[in-house]
Amino acid sequence: MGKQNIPDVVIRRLPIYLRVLENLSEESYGNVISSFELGEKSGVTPAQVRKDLSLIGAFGKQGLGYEIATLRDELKRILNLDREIKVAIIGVGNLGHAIAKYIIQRYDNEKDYHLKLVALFDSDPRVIGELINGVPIDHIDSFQDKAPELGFRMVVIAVPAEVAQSVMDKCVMAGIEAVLNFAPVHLKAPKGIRIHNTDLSIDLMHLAYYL
Amino acid sequence: MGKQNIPDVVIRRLPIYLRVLENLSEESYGNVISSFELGEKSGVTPAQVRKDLSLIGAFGKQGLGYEIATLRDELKRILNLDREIKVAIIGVGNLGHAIAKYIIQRYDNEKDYHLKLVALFDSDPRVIGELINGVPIDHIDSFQDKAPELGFRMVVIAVPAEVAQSVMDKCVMAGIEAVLNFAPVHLKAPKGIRIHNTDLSIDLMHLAYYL
DNA sequence: TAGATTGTTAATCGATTAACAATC
DNA sequence: TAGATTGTTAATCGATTAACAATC
Repeated sequence: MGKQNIPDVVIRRLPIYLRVLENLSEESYGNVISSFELGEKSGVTPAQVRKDLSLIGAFGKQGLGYEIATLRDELKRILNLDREIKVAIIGVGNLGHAIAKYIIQRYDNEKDYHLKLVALFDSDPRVIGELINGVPIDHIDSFQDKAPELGFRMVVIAVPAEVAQSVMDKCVMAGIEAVLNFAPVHLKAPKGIRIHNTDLSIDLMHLAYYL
Repeated sequence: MGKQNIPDVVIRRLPIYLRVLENLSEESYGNVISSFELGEKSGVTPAQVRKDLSLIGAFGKQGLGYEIATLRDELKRILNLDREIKVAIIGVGNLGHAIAKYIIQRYDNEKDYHLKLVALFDSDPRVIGELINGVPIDHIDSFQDKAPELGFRMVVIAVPAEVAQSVMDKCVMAGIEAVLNFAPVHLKAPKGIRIHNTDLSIDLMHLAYYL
C-alpha cells in the first residue's frame, strides 16, 4: 500500500515532515495540520507537501488538513520506523564517537523510535574493548561474524578515506543493505546496496561558493 | 568569467570533482584526465562531467581530456578556495568538537586549501575558555563582536534544536553569509543567507526506507 | 451553508542523457 | 593521419508549481 514507485526525492522529505510532526505533538498542537503549516515548518511549498503525501496515500480532510497522529504513524510505517532498526558504526574516531553518542542519546530512551546502535568497529587495538554507553568496540575483523549475529543491516562508515572502500567491501560481503558514508570518497558497491554520502568538506566548499 | 548562472546542483558537484583531482595529484597520476575517468571516480556520468565543466568554462582538449592541475586550480578559484575562508563553529558539544577537530586536522597544515577555523562559541560556562588546538571557546554573547573582529562569514551550527533558531538569528544580525546547520530544525533566514542542512537522523531515516 | 483545504491534473520548469560534429 | 574525447545541441526525463473541482 503506497510503498512502491515513490521517487527518492520524496522519500528524502518524509523524515523532515516526520520531524516536524514529532515536535508538534510534543507541544500538543491541536490534532490537525494543514499543508500550509506543515510546509512552512518544513521549508517546502504547500503544493509539494500535498503532492508528496498523496503519493504515500491520502489521509487529509478537505477544509481541515491532516490529522497529526495519523500522519505521523503513517510516515513512520512507510520509513520502517515502526520496527527496530539496528545500526552499526565502523570507525570510532572523533566523528564516529560523536555519531555514536548522538544516536544513543537521541534514540535509546525514545519509546516511539527504534533506531538502535548495536555495534561499533575499529581497527586500532588501543580502543578495542572500550565501551560507549554499554556498546563495546569490536575489531573490524569480526565484522563478518557480528553482522548476522547482531542482525544489523545498516552501517555508518566513519573511517579515513584510504580504508573506506575496503570497509565498504566488507559491508557488501556481509549483506549490509544501507550505508551512511562520512568518508570523503565515492564508494563503489553493487546496485542493491543503498549509499548516502555526507562529507563535511564538500558541504563547506559548496557554501564557500556563495561567499 | 563563468561565475554566473551556474545552477546549484552543478556547484554541489564541483567540490566532488575537486576532491578527486586532489587525490589524483597526490598520486601524480599523469597530467590529464578524461571525463570518463573523472566521472568514474566521482560517481557521475561522463556526459554530466562535461556538461558541468563546460558551464564553468571549457578547458578540455579533444582527444585527450582535462589537464589536472589547470582544472583543479580553476575549480578552486570558482569555489573561492584560492583565498582564505574563515569559519566559526557555534555549539561545542560532541558533534561541534568533532567538527572542529576535523577542520583543524584536515586544513590547518594544508598549503593549498584555506578553510580556517577561527572561532568557537558555546553557552555552557564550564567550557568557555577551553582551547581546541589553540582556538578558544568564547561565550555566544560575544558572537556579535567577534564576527567582524575575526572576519568570518561562514558558520557551522551544532547546537541543540531548541536554540538553533535563536543562534541563526544572531548569525543574520552579524551579517553571516553561509551557514552549515547540523541542528535538526528548519531554520528561517532572509534570502541573502545561504543555508545547508545536514541531519544525521534524517539521513538514517531516509536510508531506513530501503531496508 | 460558507469557508477552507485537500487531491489531482495539466503546465512549467529544470536537469540529465544521448548523440555527434569539431578538433586535439 | 587515425583515434579519442571534448563541447554543445537536441531529446528525454523527472520534479515542481499552479490551478481548481471535489468535499469536509
